[in-house]
Amino acid sequence: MTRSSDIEAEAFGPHDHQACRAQALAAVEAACAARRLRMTPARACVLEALLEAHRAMTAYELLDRLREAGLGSQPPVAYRALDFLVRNGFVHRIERLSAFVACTHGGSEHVAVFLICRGCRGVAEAVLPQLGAGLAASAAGQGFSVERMVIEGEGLCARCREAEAA
Amino acid sequence: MTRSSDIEAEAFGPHDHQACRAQALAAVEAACAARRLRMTPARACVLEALLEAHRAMTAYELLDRLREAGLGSQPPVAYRALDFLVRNGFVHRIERLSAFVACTHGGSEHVAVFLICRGCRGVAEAVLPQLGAGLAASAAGQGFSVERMVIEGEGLCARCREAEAA
DNA sequence: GGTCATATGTTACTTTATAACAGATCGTGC
DNA sequence: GCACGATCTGTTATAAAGTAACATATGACC
Repeated sequence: MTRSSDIEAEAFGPHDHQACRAQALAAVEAACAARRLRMTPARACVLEALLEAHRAMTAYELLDRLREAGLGSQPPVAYRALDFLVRNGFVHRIERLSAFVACTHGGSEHVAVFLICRGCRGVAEAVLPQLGAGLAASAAGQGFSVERMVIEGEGLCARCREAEAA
Repeated sequence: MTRSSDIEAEAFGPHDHQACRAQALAAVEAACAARRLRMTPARACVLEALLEAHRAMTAYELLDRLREAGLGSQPPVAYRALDFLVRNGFVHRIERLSAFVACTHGGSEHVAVFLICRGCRGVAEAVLPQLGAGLAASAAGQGFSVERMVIEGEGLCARCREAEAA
């Protein structure tokens, strides 16, 4: 387990991807069991594709996977699976990309910060509890109740910056 | 001039809208003069519609205004005007809504925080310099260079929360 | 007044997302 | 076991958001 109080860009560096995938999958399975959620074939297919890719994928890219797996070929199939996964905190929607990425922080509710590389489309997720809380409190002081927070930084990861310079 | 180190939800409360509009317009005009930018009829129409509405509007809503004004009826007309206004910091894109809102902080580059009311679609903008800088620095520590930062809180303003409770 | 950069007009198209409704399946209580 | 309500799936159709490409026009500057 890495520190989560600072931004980690592991997604952009070498890491034990097999392990991070297995761990995320186990966390989701445990959450489904605990909360009586149904991890159906279509939902599992979408989640696995995202864990495998470790980058943001669009609904239509995911629909291709579903089609290949014989699990449906129309947009609502993908959007419904994504809706379930996002609602339950297993996947995050990246607004900036109109795309989706698997959550690497275990599925409970949390405010996440995303670093999005415009080169490789990789996405690093960090959880900065004090940040979300501070913003929500500041907004509440004005009578505004924040229900959802989107924090996304777009730029270049170290590798892509080198590649672009070359 | 209000404090900009904390979130202001003026957009959701009573304020001198006429003055805030005029002030924003003057700032944009000054910036155009200083930077040799061309404020053409289509661009002005879009900006004025946004200043007038004081809420997020989609590209197609703005295109309707352009059409009414006889300034074009095809999507690229609206998108080009918006591209100019966003590039120059006069308008912000609200990712969460795929929509646009006039900037209330004078057009220079800045990291803005938006509070988006899902009831009335009103948008309050705040500038929290230390926040953007902190995030960028944290990311830079990981070799990631942030070029653009998106911070959006979605929820309910005081008025809409009351209306919903009723 | 030529010319280069910028802005406009238009056609056609891609990508992203949802509404609506019929049918299948699951879990629960009897 | 089976009726039931809730949830999930399959499908058609369409809405909404955004862009590529190319021709034409306008402005700024020498």
